[in-house]
Amino acid sequence: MTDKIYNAKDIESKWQNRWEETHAFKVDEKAKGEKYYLLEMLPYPSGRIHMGHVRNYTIGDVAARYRMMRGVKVLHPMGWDAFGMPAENAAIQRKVHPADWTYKNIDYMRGQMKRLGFSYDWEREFATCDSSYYKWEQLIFTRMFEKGWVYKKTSQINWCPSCKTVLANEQVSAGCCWRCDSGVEMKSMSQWYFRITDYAEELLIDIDDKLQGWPERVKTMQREWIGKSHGANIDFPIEGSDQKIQIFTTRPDTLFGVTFMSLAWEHPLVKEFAKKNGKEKEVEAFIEKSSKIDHKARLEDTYEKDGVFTGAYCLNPLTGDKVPVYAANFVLMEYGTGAVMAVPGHDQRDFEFAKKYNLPIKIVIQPIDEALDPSTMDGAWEGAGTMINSGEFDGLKNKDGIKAVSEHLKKNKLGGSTVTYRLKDWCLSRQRYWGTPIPIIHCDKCGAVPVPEKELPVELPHDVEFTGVGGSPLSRVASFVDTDCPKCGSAGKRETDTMDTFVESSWYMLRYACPRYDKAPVDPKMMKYWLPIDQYIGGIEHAVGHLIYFRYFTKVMRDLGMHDLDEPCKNLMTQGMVYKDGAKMSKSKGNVVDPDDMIAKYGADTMRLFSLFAAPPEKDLEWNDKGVEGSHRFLLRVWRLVMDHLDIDGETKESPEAARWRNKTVKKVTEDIERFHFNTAIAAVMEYVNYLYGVGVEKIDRLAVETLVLLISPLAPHAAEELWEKLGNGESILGKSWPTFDEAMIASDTLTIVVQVNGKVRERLDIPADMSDEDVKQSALSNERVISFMEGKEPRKVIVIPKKLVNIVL
RNA sequence: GCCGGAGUGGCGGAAUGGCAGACGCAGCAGACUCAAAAUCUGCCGAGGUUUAUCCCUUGUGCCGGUUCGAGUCCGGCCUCCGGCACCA
Repeated sequence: MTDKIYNAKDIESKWQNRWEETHAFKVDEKAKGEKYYLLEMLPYPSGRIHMGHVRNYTIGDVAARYRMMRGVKVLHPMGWDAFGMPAENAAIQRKVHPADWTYKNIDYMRGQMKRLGFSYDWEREFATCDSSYYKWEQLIFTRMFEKGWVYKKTSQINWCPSCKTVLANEQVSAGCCWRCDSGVEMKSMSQWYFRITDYAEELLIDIDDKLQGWPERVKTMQREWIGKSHGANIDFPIEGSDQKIQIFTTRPDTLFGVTFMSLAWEHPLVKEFAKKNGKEKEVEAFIEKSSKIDHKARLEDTYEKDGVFTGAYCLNPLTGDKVPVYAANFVLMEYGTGAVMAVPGHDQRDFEFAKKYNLPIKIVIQPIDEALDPSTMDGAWEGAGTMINSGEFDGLKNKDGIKAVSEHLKKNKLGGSTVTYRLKDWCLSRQRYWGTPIPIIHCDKCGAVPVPEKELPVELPHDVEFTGVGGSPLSRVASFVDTDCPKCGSAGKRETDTMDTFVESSWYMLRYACPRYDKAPVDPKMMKYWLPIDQYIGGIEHAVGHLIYFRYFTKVMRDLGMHDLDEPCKNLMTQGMVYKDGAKMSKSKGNVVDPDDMIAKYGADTMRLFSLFAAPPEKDLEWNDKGVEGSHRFLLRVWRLVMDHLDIDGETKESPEAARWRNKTVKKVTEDIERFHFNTAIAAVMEYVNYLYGVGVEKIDRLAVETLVLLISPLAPHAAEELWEKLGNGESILGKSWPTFDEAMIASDTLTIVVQVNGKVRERLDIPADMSDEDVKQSALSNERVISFMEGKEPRKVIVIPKKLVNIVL
């Protein structure tokens, strides 16, 4: 009987077709039941699905199918994060148009996903490179522009020489480009920025208030990335001028210990001072040298710390002391005010700098049990202590001094408490073709003018030459560039940079609530219905990039009046990476396992089972070909067991033991799926199968077999559907409800109690479940083996844990 | 340097403070077979003692502590992984 053989290929395509024909995963807001929005991070359509995708999407699929079986309305969409560099590189190298390359990849990968049996509502699919999608992104941009939430400025920026485009801070990892790993250079360029720093405080506060369902690890990373620090701004008057230098410090208590001032080389006052004081030559040389320190060298600390005297002096606002102003290469223009008051007695960097340039060291914080002497110190004292040499503040604990000095400054209009964030504005422009065009027209008279809504989308022109050199490809397309100013009608030029692709993924989760809505980016009604995301699943690598951006965009769109949601996602799960032979799968290492090969060899269900069983979702997974075979073997075991029982009638002849096993297994699998412990859920089903084989073929009833099939259906949906049908059930298993369990039936008549003597297990007693604790204690104490281990001693204490254990302490 | 997370058999991994190693992989032995594969059964941390399938000791990175009882809680280290890092 060929029918008895498990033929994954035929079964899987049969059910995939069936699901498609019946629109099995189409979700209808009008149907009954509670809603659940399950989203996995979109893939980039690189050409083929890889094992990381398989794992990510299988985890999501189990969660989705399980809830569907519980009668929950699950919104489970899929689409494509489709703009990006690889498409453009393909165009440069192989003369394929990025659009053709991308849509072809999408078609192939959609097919792969269907062959994996994922329960997506394909009717909601979109690609972010569809102009019907990015049109709305352009609208959001213009609205932000009108509010002043996006702006253009010239500054030092990360530049990837290989990708030939600028990068956001979040796209630089260890000084290298996130995409191609080239060393990132610093360049001064005029770029577009989102004013994300305006939201720094809300992004920070909401981590604690609204992200209870997020992993602590991700939340910590976001807090650090935002990097709030409390301190004070202090104005230092410049000698012989009305100007002031404003500095930021977290240690206003050390203000009396300032002996010099350090400015970043880019600080506007540096050149001014040099000119005024005839120091241009030295300062220019210093700027030239400092500007060459790239991101990587800064991180690795491979450059020498140095500085140059600018010739200027400023005055300590409290003491009136005259202090020299230096430019120093370790001061960052992007943090605080780009200027630092130097306190060598109490800051290690300033200490080293002072030693190198022979600057005075002044002690203003005295530790409790040690007298500091500037002439013998070999490092700064950065710890706590009592303020000295600080005028009216002498004697204060320095912790109190921070507040006291700040208040004093404020009262005298010399500065005051402030907070600073490490988070910087998001540089969004890219000098590439394959991205959303920035909808701005530059006009000589009107400046930067947003494209009016009725003219959106600004579509990417198709006929473009891809050379890989010479700036934005769009800048060479005259028919795109030349246009009229929407405001005054005179000749204008279109912006030719495109948006960072992280912009598309910053709001797609909202669009899925209403993917075809044509009046605005989102339909507030549908948004209110589906959002926030109940469960989001993706890689940990997006902890500070995408996962901050999509929170930011949600808040921006809220403040533009498009909806009223504060946070896009309630629960986040970050899955581990897939490894093989101890290394991340990659073509260059030659350790890639292709999902297509696995489907051809074992079928999708086997691959799904293995990727769920081999490790808990949040941990890294080591691919193991033998393990895959083990998962396949398990599926065959289930298949055979069910096939041997197709004809059993519905009469229940379930023994108490069989009932216990069934209820226990349902309970365990249900609870484990709820908490994403799929590996132990599968282990529980395996145990159940082992039990059923153990009791013998003739003793198994229909209830057991059907329960088994239902339990595996979120995990191995194709095999489950086929077995369900073969068992004579007409409708799809999808319409069938998840099995329930009865706690009372899990309880057994007898229990095994562990008896310990001095904490060591010495005996196991089988007792009736309803035996009293006192009786349990007595039967333990009268047990022969137990007595022999008591060595004739009287127990000092006997601990009885009901239904579990007796510990006799001698 | 700072902040997280982890460390359990040959391997992946299980264990609300209560029998450490579920389940699987690999391995070993056996059954079936002419044989092999598949399948099924048993064993499978280390050491010792018996070799009856009994039993004992020891064992969850290291050192202490709390507890009748610690893989689990607390303190101090070590190692690995991740994040941040001249942030004033």
